[in-house]
Amino acid sequence: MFPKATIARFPMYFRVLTEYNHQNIALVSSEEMAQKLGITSSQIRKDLSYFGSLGIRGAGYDVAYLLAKIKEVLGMDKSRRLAIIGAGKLGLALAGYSGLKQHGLEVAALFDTDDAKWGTNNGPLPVFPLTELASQKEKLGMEIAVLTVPASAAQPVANLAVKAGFKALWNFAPVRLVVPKDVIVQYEDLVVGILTLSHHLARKFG
Amino acid sequence: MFPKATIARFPMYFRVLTEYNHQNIALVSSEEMAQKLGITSSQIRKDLSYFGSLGIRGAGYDVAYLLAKIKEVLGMDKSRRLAIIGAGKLGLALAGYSGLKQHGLEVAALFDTDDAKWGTNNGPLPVFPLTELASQKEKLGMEIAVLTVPASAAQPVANLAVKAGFKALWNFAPVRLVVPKDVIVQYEDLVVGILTLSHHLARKFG
DNA sequence: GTGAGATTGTGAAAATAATCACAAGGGGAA
DNA sequence: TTCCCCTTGTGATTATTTTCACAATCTCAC
Repeated sequence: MFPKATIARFPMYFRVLTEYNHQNIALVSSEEMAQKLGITSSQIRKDLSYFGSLGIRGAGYDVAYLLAKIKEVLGMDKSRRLAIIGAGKLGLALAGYSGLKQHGLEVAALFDTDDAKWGTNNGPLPVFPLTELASQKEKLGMEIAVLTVPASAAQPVANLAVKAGFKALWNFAPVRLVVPKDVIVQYEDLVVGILTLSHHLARKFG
Repeated sequence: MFPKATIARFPMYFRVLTEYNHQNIALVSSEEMAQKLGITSSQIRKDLSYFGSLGIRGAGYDVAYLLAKIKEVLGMDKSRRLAIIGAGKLGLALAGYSGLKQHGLEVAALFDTDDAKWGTNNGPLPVFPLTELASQKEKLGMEIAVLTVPASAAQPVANLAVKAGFKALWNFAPVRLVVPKDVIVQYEDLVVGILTLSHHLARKFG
């Protein structure tokens, strides 16, 4: 339905529209958004045109309406609960990251194999033994498993998550996971960004 | 010189080649890498062809040689030092992230405005007052500023970093920064990944 | 040295994405 | 209402990226 490149930009639109909404701005033009986002206005109009005709010629886009549409397509019209597997530094940082909650993504629990981490010592969220993944998934209604474990543990942990019934994995380990094809994996690799930066730096200044 | 889409894949190649190198694998075919990375072999060959002809027909690619080439183009042939600005959870998680050091990226110091965080209490790395950014940059030879501050602080902090002489910023705040055009900014937005995942989840299961 | 088998490197074709340019409306003032 | 200004929506064009298909050529076994 939507081109891939367009889908990749929806989160960006979501973010900026949420901001306008907070500021009680009712109408916004493609040109305004474009400046804020550093892309072209025609690209924005083209992207939004896949929804059909939802702007107002001569005026712009209704922020609340457009936001609702984008929320819908991003599946943010209902909130989703996450399980973070791996209560290391990254896992805890994500658990405490306010940006998630702001977007309707609620971390419900963490899991770890290390018994020293179990309990509620590490902050407001409970850390459960990894063996409880399946039972807590049911109890807490979690849909997305976040993998913040070492690379070597990623595949076995993914297997557990799949067995527990998770259909969506957000994987921070730099490993390609083998999963059944009805399971969606989103890869996140922090090193990619900085290596890209390093490339541009080297190219420009040596 | 290299197409953008190709550059975006270099970090991935870098990663997998490093792994082969560790395993003392001397030769690798495009097909092997393709399977590991989940892309097509012809795409790999096309990407690598921009270097000129560096494979061995009938055999594959020399891992060490190819890795050296990719390191060079990624600017990883020398190590680079980072300054993390914002010693919150994310900043500390990044500071302790071993993946950076493994790729020749060394966090030299953290900076924060909060005097409660100053010193060396938070781990092996010192946290300096933000006012010392410029002087420590010189002393420690840092090139890349990592912005792990709240969105509202990102622009002023970026201004400080630019004034201190940083030419490369790795920005985790969901804000487009205004900087002189000889300064490179790499944006990192953790929410994009999970929103994309949420989109696919909604599309598939509702 | 020779032949069989493997894998690269690369033009050409196809697919995807971005940009352009402007007609089609809508808003608002008088 | 009418006119002018503004911004959308979109075909057409251009640019970029991916895939295809196979000749070129290297390795290895004997």
